[in-house]
Amino acid sequence: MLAPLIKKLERRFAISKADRAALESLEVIVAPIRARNSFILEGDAPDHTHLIHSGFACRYKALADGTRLILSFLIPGDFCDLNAHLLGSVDYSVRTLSDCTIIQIPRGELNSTLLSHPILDRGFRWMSLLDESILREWLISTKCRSAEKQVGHLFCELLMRLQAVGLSQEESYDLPLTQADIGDATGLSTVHVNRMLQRLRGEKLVEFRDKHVNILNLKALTAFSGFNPRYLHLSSELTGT
Amino acid sequence: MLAPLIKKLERRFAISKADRAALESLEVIVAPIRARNSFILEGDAPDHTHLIHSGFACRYKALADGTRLILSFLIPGDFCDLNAHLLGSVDYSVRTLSDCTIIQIPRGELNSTLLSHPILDRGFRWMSLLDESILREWLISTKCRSAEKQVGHLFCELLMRLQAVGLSQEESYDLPLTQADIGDATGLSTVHVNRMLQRLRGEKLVEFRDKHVNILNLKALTAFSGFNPRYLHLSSELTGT
DNA sequence: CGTCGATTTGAAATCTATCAACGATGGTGG
DNA sequence: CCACCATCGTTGATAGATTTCAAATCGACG
Repeated sequence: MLAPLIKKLERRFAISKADRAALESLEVIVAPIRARNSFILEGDAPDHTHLIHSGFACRYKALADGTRLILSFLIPGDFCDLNAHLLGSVDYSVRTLSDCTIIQIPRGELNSTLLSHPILDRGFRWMSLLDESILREWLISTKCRSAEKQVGHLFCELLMRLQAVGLSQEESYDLPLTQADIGDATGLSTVHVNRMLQRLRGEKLVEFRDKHVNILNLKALTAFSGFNPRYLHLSSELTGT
Repeated sequence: MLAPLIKKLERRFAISKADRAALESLEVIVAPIRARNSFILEGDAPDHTHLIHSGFACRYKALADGTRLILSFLIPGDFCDLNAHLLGSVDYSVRTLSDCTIIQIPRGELNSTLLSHPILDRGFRWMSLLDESILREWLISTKCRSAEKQVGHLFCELLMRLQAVGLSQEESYDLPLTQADIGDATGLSTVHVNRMLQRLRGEKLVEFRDKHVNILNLKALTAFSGFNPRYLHLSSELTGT
């Protein structure tokens, strides 16, 4: 059940059989949720932690003027609200983009597992920092990259992240988003997203059609969009205390 | 020595005498650093944690094309690289904006203090999440707010953060930045920052002159720039596990 | 068949960047 | 004390990117 999560952790940490067993023995609730459903709202203080098992979701904030801004995409193996308990409540909302199955893990149980399994604790902190690192890169994207590069960069990031949980083919992957979703995530208007997609397609860099991304020339695309995978910290752990 | 840090923590947590004593007994190194000095570089793996004692600094990334993008402002009481050890190395650089004094705390010593003082551990995690929360708000700013609102929003945020460590007067504070710095932080050109400052001044919302911010009408400014202090999580801890 | 959501296209409006230049300031060295 | 230089703030004009508005097309689905 926790396969994507474990897969992600194993890429970077030496997870022992005991660690894995501890995770697998957690008493979780598995819930299917339909697409476009906000299952965590800003201000909530959930007593369960939510983990994506399948499907795509996003963190977002709804602004006063009705704009919805996507703060991060959540893919299988990602936690929605890992640290909510520390801040008291979440300051963003979470909603599904496609049909999803969400795993709910009781807060208290998870905490005690982490207490007795330091590697897991470390891994979970690492995931939280990864979120932050991605956030920083998005900030850079919106500020410094042209609309076209921004969209290209996003496709690169998603490829790497989906690879890490085994959800990509060679250089293509399913992406159940609309162009409007990409607009919400990049801060571009839907119309402009459309034009940028056409341009990227015309330049034989990426195609995004029928909810499927097909990267035609990965090398050229990463070069063009200034994508440097370092910020995803996906390589195995070499240093550290 | 650690006054700003303790002040910040106390606003939200019940810090006991023992906790405070533990912090104060840390063997720290105090270093004065001149303005505009990068003392942590992307890729570094410092064995000390850096805490701002006085002055202004920033996290930033230098891009290939020479652009410098500020990811966050660091004020007294803020850590520069609290979690660097978990990721192995920092993925951003840190530099002073004004003359600063920086406190260096040995990583290992800090860790053991946190292990024996759960409230502090909690507080430190909270600070790290706060960083992330501010990052999210910046992302929203650059994507959804006009240049003028963005600058106004920044002044609101800094007021609140400086208040939390006792570094503001009524509704004004010293801010040792140039207009170019504000540009690097907001992703606007220096020229445009200048015009926005003039406009904000003309509308009797804020003045920024001689390294000093004077908020003329806080209520109007927060309303105008869509500032909601919730994301700073500064109120005292009411909920939580 | 009609409808709804998603994608596509075109034209105009708006915002922000860029380029270039100027004034003010403060510090430095002669 | 003055000349010089560098940095910062200011102003104007122009160019480019992106948004907004409006409308057409397309496909899926009841």
